[in-house]
Amino acid sequence: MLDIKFIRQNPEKVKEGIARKQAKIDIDRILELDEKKREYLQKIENMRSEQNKLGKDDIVKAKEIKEEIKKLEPELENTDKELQTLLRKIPNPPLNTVPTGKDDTENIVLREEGKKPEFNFPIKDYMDIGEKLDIIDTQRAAKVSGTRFGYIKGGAAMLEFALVNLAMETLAKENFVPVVPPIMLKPEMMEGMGYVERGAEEIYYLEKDKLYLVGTSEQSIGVMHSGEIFEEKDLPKRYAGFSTCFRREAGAYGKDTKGILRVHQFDKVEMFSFCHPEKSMEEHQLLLKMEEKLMQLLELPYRVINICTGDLGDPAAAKYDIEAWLPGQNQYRETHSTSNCTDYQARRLNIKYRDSKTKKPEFVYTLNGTAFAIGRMLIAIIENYQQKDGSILVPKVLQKYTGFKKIG
RNA sequence: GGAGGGUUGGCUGAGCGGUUUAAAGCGCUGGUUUCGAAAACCAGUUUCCCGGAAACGGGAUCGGGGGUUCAAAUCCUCCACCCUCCGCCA
Repeated sequence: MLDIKFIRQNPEKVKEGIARKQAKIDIDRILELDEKKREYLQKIENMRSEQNKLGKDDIVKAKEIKEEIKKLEPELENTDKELQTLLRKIPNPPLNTVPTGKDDTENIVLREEGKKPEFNFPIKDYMDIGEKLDIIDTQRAAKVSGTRFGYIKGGAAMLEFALVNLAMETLAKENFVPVVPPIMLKPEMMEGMGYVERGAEEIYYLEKDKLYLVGTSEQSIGVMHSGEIFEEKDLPKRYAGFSTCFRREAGAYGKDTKGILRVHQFDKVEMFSFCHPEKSMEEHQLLLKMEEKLMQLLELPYRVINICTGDLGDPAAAKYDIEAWLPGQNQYRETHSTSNCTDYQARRLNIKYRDSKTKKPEFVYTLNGTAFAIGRMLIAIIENYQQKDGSILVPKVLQKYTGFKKIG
């Protein structure tokens, strides 16, 4: 959500921002509603003031005022309701650093890092290797749960735990607090994160219990401090969340149907930061740096993408993706993503900090980034570390966690 | 799943229809005092919205929504959460 005062004072800027994001919201209508709302509010408050002053001295007059207020209140309510609905639909305008573009074809590759491995034998796809080693089983998963599920077994399961350990250990050095959050959220919390307005189709909802399943722990960590006020000295507040993530993949029929690249359920370690507004650019770079560091520790080749305006989600004002090189598919595929959501989520969730100078509560900025999306990391490791004999080497940095150096 | 009891400001805790201002204590901030500090004393201290350059003025806010009333923290109602006991359970 945007600040109505900001919209009032900078209508052209807002219009330009949401146009860059390919969104169509009637800002003039919002301004009109805002003015109407304040008019009603002023009237009602004046009347109420008068009523309060009367007290029990003139009960007849007080009763008259009460009736008048009762007539005006629905007008105010309806105006405000329409205003709030429209306000919540406005996406977060992009920062200046974000390239303008209509969709993902106009994202910018910032750089390529790491050395692509060379193979002196015919390379295989991760599913060929995984099935032969019996560490990924999507057939039986389909039998018991349907398409887009998988059993991660044996060496692959051990790799998962190793990756989680590596991520937690690395992030702890930068003061990320490890957290295992709830994976079911109340509707108002999910809405606060800004993913329901346009992404409801993507999210699982438990009708009977009125709970959403999280698509990422970003959602349950972001809402953790809702309604709270941080002390400025406690910022940035960083978390490293581990959770299972659930996605309906409703709009992805026929896309990546094979294997475990795009599944309904996977585990992920996610970074989340509540930070001071002036420090958000720095913080975003830190999250990106941590993502790159983790990829470098695993010695995996990757490239960094600056996501263009048309490909940003509603809450994000800037976003970088990391795509890992997958030799088995001869292409880069997304494994990480980090977003600066500025005060968009904080305003919806009412998360503030107390400014040390003014002593007034101000909204924090929220940022998130992937540490490891386990499934996709397994894919990247299997394909990059495959050997001629069909086995997989365990990346050096993970060996102390797995206790073995090779799968198969 | 069943039966009871709760939810008040940063914290403890009173108030259970009406002195427009939510008691008191603790904490916190500022001041007086002091060579400095502690103590003491004085003042301030929820959050949000509207108007205003500001000072300030107005409104809302006692878990949340709705209702009764001229007037609600207080009465009614629905919901959420917490606690205790019973049942089930990793």
